[in-house]
Amino acid sequence: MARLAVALSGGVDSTLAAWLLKEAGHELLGLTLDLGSHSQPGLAAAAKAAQELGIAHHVVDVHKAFHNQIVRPSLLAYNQGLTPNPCACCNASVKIPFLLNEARAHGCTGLATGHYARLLNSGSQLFLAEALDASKSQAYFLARLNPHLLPFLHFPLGDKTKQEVRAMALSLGLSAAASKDSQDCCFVPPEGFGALLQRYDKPRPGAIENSQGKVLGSHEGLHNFTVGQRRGLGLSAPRPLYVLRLRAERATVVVGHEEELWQSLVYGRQYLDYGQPMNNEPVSVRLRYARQGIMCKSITHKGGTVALELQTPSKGVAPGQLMVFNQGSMVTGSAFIYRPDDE
RNA sequence: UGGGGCGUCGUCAAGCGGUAAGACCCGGGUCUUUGGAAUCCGUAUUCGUAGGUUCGAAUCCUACCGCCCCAG
Repeated sequence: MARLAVALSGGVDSTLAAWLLKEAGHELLGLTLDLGSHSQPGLAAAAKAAQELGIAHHVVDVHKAFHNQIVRPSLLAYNQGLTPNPCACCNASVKIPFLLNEARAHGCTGLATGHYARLLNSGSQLFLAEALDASKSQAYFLARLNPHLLPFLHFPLGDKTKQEVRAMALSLGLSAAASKDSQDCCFVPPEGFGALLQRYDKPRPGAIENSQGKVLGSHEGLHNFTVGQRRGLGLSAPRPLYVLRLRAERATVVVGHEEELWQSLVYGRQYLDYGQPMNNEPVSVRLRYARQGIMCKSITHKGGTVALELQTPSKGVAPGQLMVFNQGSMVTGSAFIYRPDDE
């Protein structure tokens, strides 16, 4: 059996993925990323998991790349009124590439991770695809991967449910079985990222206005808001107010009622094309993680941008977030949401 | 001190004689490998105080207390 690298975070998913591969007879090398400041507990958990599995383990220090390519740009994006997608960017430009490089340097033929996603063939082409358990699928966060990397990846959990994984880990007595699901952005400290932001830029306070331009109040920093947000505005009104959009130039937060949040026209840029599968499924788009795809009425490509008309309006579409296109379970492309009139 | 206005949940606030809306904040739950995001539930037996009118008052009347504005 081929020598394979497996990404070990110390959590239940990656540990069980490794176990499954080992059971299948692979010779494994566990790899863990050191992302910098809050990663010590994870490193220890990963080392323990490797020890329990009886596999070799290396730590790869990528804190510089992580910081320069993910942390800093994300914080700056927040300050520009965008809502970045650090996890998707991290998978594509830090996690997977660095792990795969390290894997190759150790003579491994590929890299396995504990993501809930699949790789499916259509015609002669390999596609990234949603996990069998669509509700837990993480293909969304992998949809910025360079398609040339797909043939070297393995997702052993793609046909498992989270429940199965946890139950197996528990019955095997793996200590990772008790680990909590990770959640929230991994680099945000408990105090919030306001403090982190101070290191690169200043918070940008400004006015809170309604869509007619009437000033209703003020806020402490644009980075505290995202489109669709309700809490944190501190304004009392006859009906709840939501953030409709963030105007970067003057750091203005525009608010309005829930019904003003729905939209059918959505624009994306930096389109990444994954190709055309053989199935004839209609194209749907996910405008955020943990939401079902929405059918597209029309899709217009122009340069690297894409203009969509949705069949059913969507609420709280936030510029900066990733849009991921599907045909059936196959991922066919992705782009970053933007508003043409913001330019 | 005269004249006017106002006192309803921690905050903003509806109510205008028929038995306390709503929002914010806060607390708790759900969701979540992006969004200090979303979502759900909870939160004043009581309306500045004391009397009075009424079957019934936060709503009307009287007094007192407090705050604000205009005069001076």
